[in-house]
Amino acid sequence: MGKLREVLNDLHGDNCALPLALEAMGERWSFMILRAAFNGVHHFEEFQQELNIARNILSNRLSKLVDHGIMAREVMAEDRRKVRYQLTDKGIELLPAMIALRQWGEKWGAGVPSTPVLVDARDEQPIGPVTLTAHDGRVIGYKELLWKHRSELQPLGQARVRADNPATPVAAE
Amino acid sequence: MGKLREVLNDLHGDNCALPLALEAMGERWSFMILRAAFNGVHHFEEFQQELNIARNILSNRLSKLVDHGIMAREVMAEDRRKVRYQLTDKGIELLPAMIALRQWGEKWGAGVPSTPVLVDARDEQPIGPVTLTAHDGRVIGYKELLWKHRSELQPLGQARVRADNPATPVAAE
DNA sequence: CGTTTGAGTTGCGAAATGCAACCAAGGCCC
DNA sequence: GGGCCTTGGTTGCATTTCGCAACTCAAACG
Repeated sequence: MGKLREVLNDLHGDNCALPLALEAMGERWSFMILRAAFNGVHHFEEFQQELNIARNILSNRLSKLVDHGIMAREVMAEDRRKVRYQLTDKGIELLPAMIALRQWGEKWGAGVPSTPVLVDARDEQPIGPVTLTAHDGRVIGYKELLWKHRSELQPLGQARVRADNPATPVAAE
Repeated sequence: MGKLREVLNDLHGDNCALPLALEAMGERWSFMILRAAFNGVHHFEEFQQELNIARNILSNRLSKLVDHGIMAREVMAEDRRKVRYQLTDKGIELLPAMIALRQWGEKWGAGVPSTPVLVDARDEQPIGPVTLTAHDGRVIGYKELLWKHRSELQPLGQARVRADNPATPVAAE
């Protein structure tokens, strides 16, 4: 009983980075813009025509992405009308999240085959599914996972097996 | 909202399941509700109080999540006032996307240590970062990746065999 | 010069969101 | 069976965001 309460308190308190991520990427067109950026789109008019998004919304979204450090805005030297929007490292690191979403949509949507596809440059084979992994890289399924409060974490190397099964909300089924 | 769906069709001949995923999860509170659900929240009032979301919006979001097959709605037998919202398999498979987002927020946000943390049930060690992997499970960085159209994919001299984890359903990508 | 192009802004109606109050069926208690 | 609480909503209305079309404005082009 106390366990669930704790978790709920943590939920209410702001110790989750998810709202932070959603503040940057939770708006309607943010992920679509990001996807276009990953596909080599760099300019306002390109985004606009590719996504068919309202110009004022695009303007606003791009500004916010820049504000959040996800894209960099640079007025081009050789033609100062042009502005180049470029993914930053921070933006590039959203790729796993985006691909995870896309793969989920692909699996559960109406069999839409997404294009283009991300491939390993080495052998040009498509990448595998985005999964959760243990600290050693083993793929872990949902049923092998528990939610733990930070204070309950064990130092590495001490594999502790509990006899009592703590009421972890997520372990159900 | 039909707007994003339209984009599916006229994306310069490109298709992508991302809009499909965003149609289900792209709205304001969807990921927060999902997170609460993963943390053991099952009832309307629990969601409402923990997320501090307007009741009509919560009602609408839960309905949509149910419509999209992400959550199941069940009137409880022992107390028929109560309704239990439960993640479906489809909903559970959003976990990698959600964790990827959260880890990104954790890394790039103001050092927020998220709690609770997902741990491997075996050794109670926190899970690793969500990454992109080659078809054989090797972790791949962004610079080792290429975007390829489906038509350009190597017919594949060496047969691509998924000898790795059969526990995780293979999403085509 | 005038024209075109790139990257936006402005104005306005439509839709989504948030807030507070209200509602109604089911259970609880005597 | 009649009050009264609980649970899971709905309704009405104000505020915010979205989408569309038209407009601006500086920089290049010719």
